Amino acid sequence: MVSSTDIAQRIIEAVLAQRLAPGTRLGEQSLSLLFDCSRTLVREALVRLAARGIVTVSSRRGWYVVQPSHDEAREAFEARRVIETGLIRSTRQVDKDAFKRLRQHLRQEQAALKGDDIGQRSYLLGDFHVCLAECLGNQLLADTLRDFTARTTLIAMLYQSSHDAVQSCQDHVDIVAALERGDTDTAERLMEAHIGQVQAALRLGTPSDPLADLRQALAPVREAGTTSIATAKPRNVKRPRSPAPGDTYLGALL
Amino acid sequence: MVSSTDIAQRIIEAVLAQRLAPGTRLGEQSLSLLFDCSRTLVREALVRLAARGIVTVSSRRGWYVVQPSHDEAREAFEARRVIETGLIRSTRQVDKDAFKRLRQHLRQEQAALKGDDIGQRSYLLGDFHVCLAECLGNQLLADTLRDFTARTTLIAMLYQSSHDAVQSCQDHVDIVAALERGDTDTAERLMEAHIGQVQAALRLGTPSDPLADLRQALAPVREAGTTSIATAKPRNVKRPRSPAPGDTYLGALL
DNA sequence: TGCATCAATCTTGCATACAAGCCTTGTATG
DNA sequence: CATACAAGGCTTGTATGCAAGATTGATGCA
Repeated sequence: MVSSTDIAQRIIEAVLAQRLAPGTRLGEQSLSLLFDCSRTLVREALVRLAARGIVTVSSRRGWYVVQPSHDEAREAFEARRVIETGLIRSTRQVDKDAFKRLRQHLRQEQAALKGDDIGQRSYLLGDFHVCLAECLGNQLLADTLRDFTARTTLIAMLYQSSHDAVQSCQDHVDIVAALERGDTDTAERLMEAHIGQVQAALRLGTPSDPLADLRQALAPVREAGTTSIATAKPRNVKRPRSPAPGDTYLGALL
Repeated sequence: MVSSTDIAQRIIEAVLAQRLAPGTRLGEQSLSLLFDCSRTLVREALVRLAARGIVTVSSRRGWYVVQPSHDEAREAFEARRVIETGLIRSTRQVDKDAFKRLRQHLRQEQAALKGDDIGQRSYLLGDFHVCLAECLGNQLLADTLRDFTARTTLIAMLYQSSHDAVQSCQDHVDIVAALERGDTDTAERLMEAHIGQVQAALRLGTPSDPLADLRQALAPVREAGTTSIATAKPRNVKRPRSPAPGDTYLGALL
């Protein structure tokens, strides 16, 4: 028996693991079939996720994973910077068990870096920040940060981040180390730099191309010396329907 | 025709105006009658508010305005402090129109202080912080702050804040003044102090008494020199049903 | 061929019906 | 007098049905 909470959680986990791309269509019926429940529960989950800024609904057209604009991307990163550095700054003392948990988390990250599960890697790198907020003793901000992290993950997907996972993990290690020796000033500075790097890795110049898959799939056979007109941007697309190549997103939730 | 958004907004506005007390029961049927719509819409609004931490649902018992615990209260104030000071700190330049809007808001606050509408006063004092976040250019944090402000408003009601509205308004004026002359350091410090004062005004010693209304209503006629036993605390009450004196909360939303 | 119109289909929006659990209260019993 | 227990009402939880809007694809026409 699934609850709407389960559904919402599965969706947000899929986002954090980059298994759900921004702009993906989330049909109520598809989901109700997938989770073997009525549309009511699915709808409830989607409404909840909409309130958290993860999905949006276009009236009588469908539900979609959000595609943050440039401005929204800027706001999301600024928000994370404000919250995470502020949380570190206002931190007085950190529990010993908290460090245990953080170190455990770092080990998981490092293990994931050796593995080949990109989703797991992405999930853990994002979850670090939530975990840190919890360890710093503020569940409310941790929850908020989970949503914001999901947002920045979507932004990274949308704007084709060239962000380096190994470097990120190293940043995390350094931050925890600084905290552990009580050097919150350094920790704060490192966090600021870390988030800045993630943000800087975005290719904000290239506004997402929702037709990328399609264009690539339909690209003509390359002939030497010819620049295919098919790789040119489409003239004008208003609110393009999600490309969703074959509804393969269903599997992303399982 | 009402939408679930309208309902949610009305409820959150009522909270910000202190017209809905923490612990107030929000029956689906009552609300559907009040807004002349089906339970579906009401439910959708409540689910959304639950995701924002304003109401909670107790399985098959009912929906209630949240009653934050001591710990949650601490977290809420810390969260606000982190976000609001951080936002000021990270501010580089503020639009000229923004100051216009802020000054306008301050005038409204001052007008409300002269009037006798406590609700309006409370609403405006809280809304200042949301307004400020918007003026500092981050809608995402502004929205987040609206929820947190609603939370702290509930906390203030629950823990019988002795907080001084005039002083608060003066704080706001000072903060805007500091910002306007570009002194963000001072602005940040003032904001920190301001939130600290609001928090300090709480009577955290007295955990709310959900039977207060009832006890007062049923208090015996005062006779000189007698200390009525009826004013003594009840021996033991587990999970007292919301006192909701006569469902008068309905009017709070209109 | 190019374009406008229209029917078919799919999607969400909303209301309603019914099921299931909790709380209250009335009653009996030690 | 206190406790145990059962019935009934009230509230939410979930599913389903139907309406309305949007998109698509077909058709007719210039």
